[in-house]
Amino acid sequence: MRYANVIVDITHEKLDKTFQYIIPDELKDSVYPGVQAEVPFGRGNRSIKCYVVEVTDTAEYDMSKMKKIIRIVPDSIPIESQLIAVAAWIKENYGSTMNRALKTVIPVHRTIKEKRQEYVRLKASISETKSLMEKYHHDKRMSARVRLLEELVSKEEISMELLTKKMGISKNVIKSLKESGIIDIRYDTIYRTPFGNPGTESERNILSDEQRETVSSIVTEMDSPSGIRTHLIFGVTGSGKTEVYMECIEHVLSKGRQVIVLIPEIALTYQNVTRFYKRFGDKVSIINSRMSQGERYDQFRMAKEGKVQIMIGPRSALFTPFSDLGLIIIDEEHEPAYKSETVPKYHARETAIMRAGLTDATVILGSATPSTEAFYKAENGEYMLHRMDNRVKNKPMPKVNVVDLRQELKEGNKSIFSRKLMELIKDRISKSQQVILFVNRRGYAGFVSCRSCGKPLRCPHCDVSLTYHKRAGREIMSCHYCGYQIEKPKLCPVCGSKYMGKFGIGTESVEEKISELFPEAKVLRMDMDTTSGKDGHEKILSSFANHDADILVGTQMIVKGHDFPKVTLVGVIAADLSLYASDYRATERTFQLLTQAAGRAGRGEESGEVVIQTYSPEEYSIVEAANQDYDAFYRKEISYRNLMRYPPVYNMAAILITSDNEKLCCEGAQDIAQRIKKSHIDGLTVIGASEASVSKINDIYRYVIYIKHNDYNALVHIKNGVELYIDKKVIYKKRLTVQFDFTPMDNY
DNA sequence: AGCACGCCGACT
DNA sequence: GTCGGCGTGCTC
Repeated sequence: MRYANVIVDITHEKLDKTFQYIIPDELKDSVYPGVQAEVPFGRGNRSIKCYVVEVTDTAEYDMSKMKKIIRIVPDSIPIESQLIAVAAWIKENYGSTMNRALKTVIPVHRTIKEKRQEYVRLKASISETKSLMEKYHHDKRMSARVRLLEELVSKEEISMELLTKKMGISKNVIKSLKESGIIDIRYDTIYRTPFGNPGTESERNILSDEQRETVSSIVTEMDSPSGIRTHLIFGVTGSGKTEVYMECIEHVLSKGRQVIVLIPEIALTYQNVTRFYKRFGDKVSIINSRMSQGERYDQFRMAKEGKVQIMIGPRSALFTPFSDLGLIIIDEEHEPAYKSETVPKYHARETAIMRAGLTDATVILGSATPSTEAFYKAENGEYMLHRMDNRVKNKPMPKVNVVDLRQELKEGNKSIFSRKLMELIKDRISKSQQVILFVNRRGYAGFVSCRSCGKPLRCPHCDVSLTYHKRAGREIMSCHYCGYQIEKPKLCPVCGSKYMGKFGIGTESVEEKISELFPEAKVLRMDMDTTSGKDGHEKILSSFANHDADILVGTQMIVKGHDFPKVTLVGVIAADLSLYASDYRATERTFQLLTQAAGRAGRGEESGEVVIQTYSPEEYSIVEAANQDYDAFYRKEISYRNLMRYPPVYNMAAILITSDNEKLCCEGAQDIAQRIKKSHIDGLTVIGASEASVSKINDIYRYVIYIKHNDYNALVHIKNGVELYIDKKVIYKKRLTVQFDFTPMDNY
């Protein structure tokens, strides 16, 4: 017997899951993932449209209650089937349930069908209504009607939500009153254009030789039926990649096809997006993560209806339902934001290439510091590599100074700022130029520990130290993993000592110290704490761009593609902080951050200078970032990855096993690791199971197994085996959660 | 979303 | 006893 898992075409949270139906014999050849079908649904067995999502031999539901598919909706392979294929691929290659995969791929379809506000208003005249109310007044059965009508007499119009959720009036009441012609429902549909009205003229710059060459070789490949479909543009900051993108977009649009442009959320600023608006006018639409579900849906619908041809957005914009997608551009391809942090942990780069394959579309990756993955594939000829080495207006690269902080200390400088950096800041302020100070650290100031017993303050639910924040004058300790918060205790909870000390450098302490040292300078700080508001990002960036402040102190987020022409000095406070992260990507990330930070200096008329402060000036990521030499860095990094059997040379997946039961978690993880080892797959490395480096989050215990192989499909094969094994063992199925993370971005 | 079931007040 | 409004719960 064959069964079909379907998702019904009714928009309601409670129906946002798959239902299983029997495939009747006569339909067994025509039911497959992606087709639309009709099924009997609910008590009344009314006929409902649905999407077939999976076909399987296993009944996951009580057979006796299972119904049969009525029929296949004829000639219906709409755009969604492409996206279902993408979801199926994500499920297979990254580990997830089909349901979850589908939700990431077709999110809006499933949650809010349309941002359609409904309003209830009176249809009958006031006097009619009043007499009706009089009639119902003493009848307790009619209480709900009286309540509703009373409200309508005074209010004229009430939103549906208010009625059903707050006033306790059920849909039944509204329905029957509507049928008897007493009330009326008004719908309004709102399209939103988040950036207002775009300009319509197409602004065009004259391309440099290098840009023109890149465009023409990409276009040639596009037009050749057997051409290479994935391109990597390795272009230094300021080499004008965006112009190349726009030329390629133009070409694709002229063929009547559509384009998706992915930009990391953090770089999705007004400045970046306006360029596209100016060139392509109202063909462009934008998605950002701050939009509501409804707003996103509007954007997707406009794409589906062919009202826009270019969608710009973060990772999730990849799933824009264009029917004839011709090009996907991934800007800043190396950004970790392109990897999903939640299950399914898909990577936008690989998924884009997969989706592009469905419509024979082209993918263009662009970066000044390509990910080792992309560069490796480009070197192997899988992608076509395009180098753009020249800065457009022939601006010189900034001068980079590396300062050894150990030496500073030896010579008696205990401050967090080296003498070189101090001297240069002073100089820039006197010339009324701007300075960026970059604190290379995720999060904020460090942890707090007891000076007497040495114990740091820890989260009671997670295996991590709490981090220190200052909010509205209050000192708060919070956990980054579960959100646990307490006021900073006066006494050590372990030994009772009153000497609790703060450690580590954060944006806050840098801001404090710099204000002390340069009281005349205006300082702005940009980190998670100061950008929480709606346009927090944009506000701080534009205020700095207006020269409202002389010095900007911030984390990662300040180094992402924003032009500040007056910035002529970039200081990296402690370059090696990100090196201490224990994962294999730490070096790569450090190199990328430093290179990008350096790229912020001297974007205007004046040339720039960079100071990198570090405790390990001999580290190759720091040396090569200072030399601005990607190729040298790549060669060293790739030989390390090869030696350690890490991606991209080898493929790797993490299997994360979690449970609220510590013993079961440990034993289950060991058991699974044993099973994998016993499978005797040639060339497979299994590491663990061992306790995750963060061994507990929110009172859930965590174990991890790493598997490595040179063939990705071998890992997929193991994943499928493990899934099957878990599924069979009842106790595992009930008490363990197993997640897969292919090519993980960080350590577990 | 939309249907049916069961509860309960009002009317015959 | 029966009719009908109203809230609730479930849908493979």
